[in-house]
Amino acid sequence: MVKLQCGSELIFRVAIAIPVNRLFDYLAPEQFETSKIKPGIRLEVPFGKTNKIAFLVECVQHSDIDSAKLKRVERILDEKPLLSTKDLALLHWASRYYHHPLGEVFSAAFPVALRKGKAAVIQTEKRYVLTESGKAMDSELLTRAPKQQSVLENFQAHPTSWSETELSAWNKNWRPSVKHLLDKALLQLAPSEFKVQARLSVTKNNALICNLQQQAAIDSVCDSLGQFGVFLLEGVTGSGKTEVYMQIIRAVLERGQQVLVLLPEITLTPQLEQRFRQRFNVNLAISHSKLTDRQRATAWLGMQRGECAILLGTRSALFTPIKNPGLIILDEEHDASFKQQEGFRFSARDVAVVRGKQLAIPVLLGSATPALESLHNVDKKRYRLLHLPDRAGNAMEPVLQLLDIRNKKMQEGLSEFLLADIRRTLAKNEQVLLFLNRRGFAPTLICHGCGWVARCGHCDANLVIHYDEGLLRCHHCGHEQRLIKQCPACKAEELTALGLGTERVEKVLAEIFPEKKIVRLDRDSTQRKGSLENYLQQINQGAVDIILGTQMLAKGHHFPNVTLVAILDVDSGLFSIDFHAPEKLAQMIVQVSGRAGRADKPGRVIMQTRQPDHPLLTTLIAQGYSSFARTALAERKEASLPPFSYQALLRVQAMDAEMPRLFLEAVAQLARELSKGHTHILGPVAAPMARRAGFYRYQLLFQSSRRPELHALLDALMPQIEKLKQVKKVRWSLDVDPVDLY
DNA sequence: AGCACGCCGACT
DNA sequence: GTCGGCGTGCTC
Repeated sequence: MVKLQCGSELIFRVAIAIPVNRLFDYLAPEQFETSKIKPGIRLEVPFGKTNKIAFLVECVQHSDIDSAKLKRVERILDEKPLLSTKDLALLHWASRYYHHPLGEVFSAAFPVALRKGKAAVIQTEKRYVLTESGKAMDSELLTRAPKQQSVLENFQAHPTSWSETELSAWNKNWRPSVKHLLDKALLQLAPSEFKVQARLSVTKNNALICNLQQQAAIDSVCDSLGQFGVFLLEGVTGSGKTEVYMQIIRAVLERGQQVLVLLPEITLTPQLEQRFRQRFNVNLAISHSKLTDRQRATAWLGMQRGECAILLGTRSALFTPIKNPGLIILDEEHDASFKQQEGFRFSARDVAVVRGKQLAIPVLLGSATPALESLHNVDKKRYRLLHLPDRAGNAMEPVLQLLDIRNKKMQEGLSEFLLADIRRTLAKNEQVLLFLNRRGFAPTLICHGCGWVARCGHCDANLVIHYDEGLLRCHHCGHEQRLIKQCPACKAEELTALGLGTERVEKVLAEIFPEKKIVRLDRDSTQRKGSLENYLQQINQGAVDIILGTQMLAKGHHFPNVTLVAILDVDSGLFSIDFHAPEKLAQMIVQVSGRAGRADKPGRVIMQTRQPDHPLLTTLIAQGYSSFARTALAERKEASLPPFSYQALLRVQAMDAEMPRLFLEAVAQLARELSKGHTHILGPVAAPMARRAGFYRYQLLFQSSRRPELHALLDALMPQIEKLKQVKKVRWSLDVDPVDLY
């Protein structure tokens, strides 16, 4: 049925990915089939001087726009919407809740290729075929990948000699087709634990025997398949969370449903991918920022069409359409990287819960150190707690210990007691892990002669010394300059490096332990592609004695031969003005502790502190994370802070020093008029780093004890803000449920 | 976000 | 005298 234009024309109301909170009206295309015009289809429309991809929101009879100004839809890109009605509703909800333009929210839901207007077709790469003789056909694609080629050739020559080297393919960003081939080979030729018994079954029949708590957790979620429910799986490192995930996933797959698994970091996907491929005989989709646009679109469409059973992805995979959804898992749910920190500032954890409700499926949140918000939701009976108190096997919890370093002799941040402990550990041929959350050589360059300090010219921050590179670098805006020897103020050559970074600790360790192999893991040392994997492999092979690193050590990786963990400077986390800081510090300590030890070699964790009586530290050590969390929640309640109140933060920046404050004063004025008094309007105040990358920054905090009132105020306020005369002179963004107040 | 229009400094 | 800096304004 082809509809031709007649007297009063149908109007297509569309969302376009621009930072303007408005929809745009277009005349219907020249020709279209009425039955195919459904919300969510992609269109190509003329917009300004160029064409843009638009998402159809609704069709209406009349437009408020002068009909002479209306342009016509140029092209219809989709036969039918790629998103379900429920997913479209989710995007509308997210746009309203986060006060972010609908077009940008839509854009976030689609992979880049489809956002740009690519056809919703899976572009198949040439597949490798495993012949009867076990040889790979069609290897021409590998001419630009000699390493992958040689592994394949090695496999062809010795089909049964499967080794760690080949398995390491999973940990690298190899071509999916090669992984596919290796996977096939693994199934046919690998050691017996990988063997498939029934090819028609979704699993490869190598499930582990679970303990009672694991089984109880599995049963709880499985009993609730097919309906909404949120489960918080609280389990220490090594308690077997992944096994619980996998057995629940199996139950979902056997119902013929698909599973979405979200992880905080790309570095964690290869490990889980490998375990899933070994366990499940189904198509797996992977989605994270290191993949190509085509790969991500393929994963997205695979889920959308029901051709892939499991999607393993990071935050941005949350909105992937799922033909037959059965379960959402969000691992390491406390992790801050589930919160998008620019543009569309959504919390993947919170939206996942809303999505689960919309789809009527269970949502499983897992963590050794649950977010206080999640524990509060357990208290409120919104989430169900599933607790795994024991480490699987006989592994023991690491012992946490405070080391009072007040008045103690120190060598570049290492106390003598700690050094002796390191020495003893190394003598037993066990590994040591040192944690310092500050990269570079030293955070401050100061003149001993006149007190001059190297400051960043664009930020309210000191330049960090990067000694090896001979640079001074700002960690906030990326500005860098040559490391100088002479003070620019007094010309004396007495510049001193003040404070500690990983680079400096590495150097002092190399002097103290010249015969030991030391590996430093931070953003600087692992910049080269694959170098992190390389180091991790060396560590696990026992070729490394001392591991030193930052934040990135706290995530996911396990070092079974490490028996001593030291947190060199725990105090720096104790005095932040952000109320989230104690929670983040406690999570960090527990997560770092979890990296160490195994059944026969329990780990010890030493924290160097000048605050040995600090209640955060003593509670955490004596009573564990759960008790700490109880205490912290009580304090939040006392202070009416989230999760006992609801916040939104309006951040503003401008090149002009005065504009951000003037703008926010006008906003605060408006807000006071609109507020019925339930919402506190705190500020405007200068941001904790008042100048960054040349911008002056201010912020205004809204806080209410009732979420609906906060959102009612924001609903009324946002359109008004856009009309303020100062709005053109600043860059502003609203952060609903902010997780850091910077 | 793009993209154009528009008004002030270093170049053929 | 022009090229181009990015401030400002608009996109159905």
